[in-house]
Amino acid sequence: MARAARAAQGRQLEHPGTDQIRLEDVLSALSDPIRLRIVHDLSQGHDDMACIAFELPVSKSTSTHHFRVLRESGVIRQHYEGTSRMSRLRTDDLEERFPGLLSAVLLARSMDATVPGRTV
Amino acid sequence: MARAARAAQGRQLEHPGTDQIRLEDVLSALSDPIRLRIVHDLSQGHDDMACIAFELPVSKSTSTHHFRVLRESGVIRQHYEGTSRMSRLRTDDLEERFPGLLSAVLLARSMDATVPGRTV
DNA sequence: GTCAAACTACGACGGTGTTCGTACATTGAG
DNA sequence: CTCAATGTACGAACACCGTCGTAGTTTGAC
Repeated sequence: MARAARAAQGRQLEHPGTDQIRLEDVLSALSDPIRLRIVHDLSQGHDDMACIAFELPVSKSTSTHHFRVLRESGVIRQHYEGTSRMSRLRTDDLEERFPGLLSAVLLARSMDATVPGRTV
Repeated sequence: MARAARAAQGRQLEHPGTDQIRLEDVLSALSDPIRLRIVHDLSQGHDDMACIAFELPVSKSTSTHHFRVLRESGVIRQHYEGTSRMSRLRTDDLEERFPGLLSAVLLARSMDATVPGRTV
């Protein structure tokens, strides 16, 4: 990309406002095992991790896809830091929008013995 | 069907045991607006309703499909009563398996103004 | 037995989701 | 500048999901 265009766009990322987060999008985002694992890892003190640090069992393209689904559904917030894209849970926003939902899902995942591949 | 076979099968319906309910199946089942509406209606004192009583904006075949997804994921329990198939929420089973999850989802739906078609 | 009501099974269709490889963009280090 | 690291965009392949119509099953009423 040309230098002017680079400076102009500044690598912005689209996020829904807290009010725009839709329940069905959140539930759909969380119904995938890989995305559920990402959310779990983020909740376990691994906030602000680069995508590559998750060591997911999928290709880089697929990883990008899952992070985008989580971001566009309002579950995570992402920002650039050098060549890396850092991710963190939108814990407070979700608590305001859908009280108790995220914690219930995370508790549920910890109780579900059928979910493999814990990283913590 | 022959009379003998009818008596033999007795119109059984498959349900997962409480221990077999999987989080991802539940979240996936609840991420559809029509199924979310069914669950909401069932939670609003409309327990033990026949499928047709929901007046869903889809065909009967599609309705059957959605009720089966809810049943096979462990969200509802169904039993025959005459020609009707009665449905009820597995509230206690879900609370035991994934504490707080169902109530959080129902609360979230009531807070989500983007969800149309409330029947109550 | 006959008939209507409630529901299912099946196949089909279009849309969407997940996955990947390849090519490209951006950044920071040397 | 060059290069490696990180990640994206794009298209393709494949499977799955939601929807429907049609035909059939089961039940209860007559």
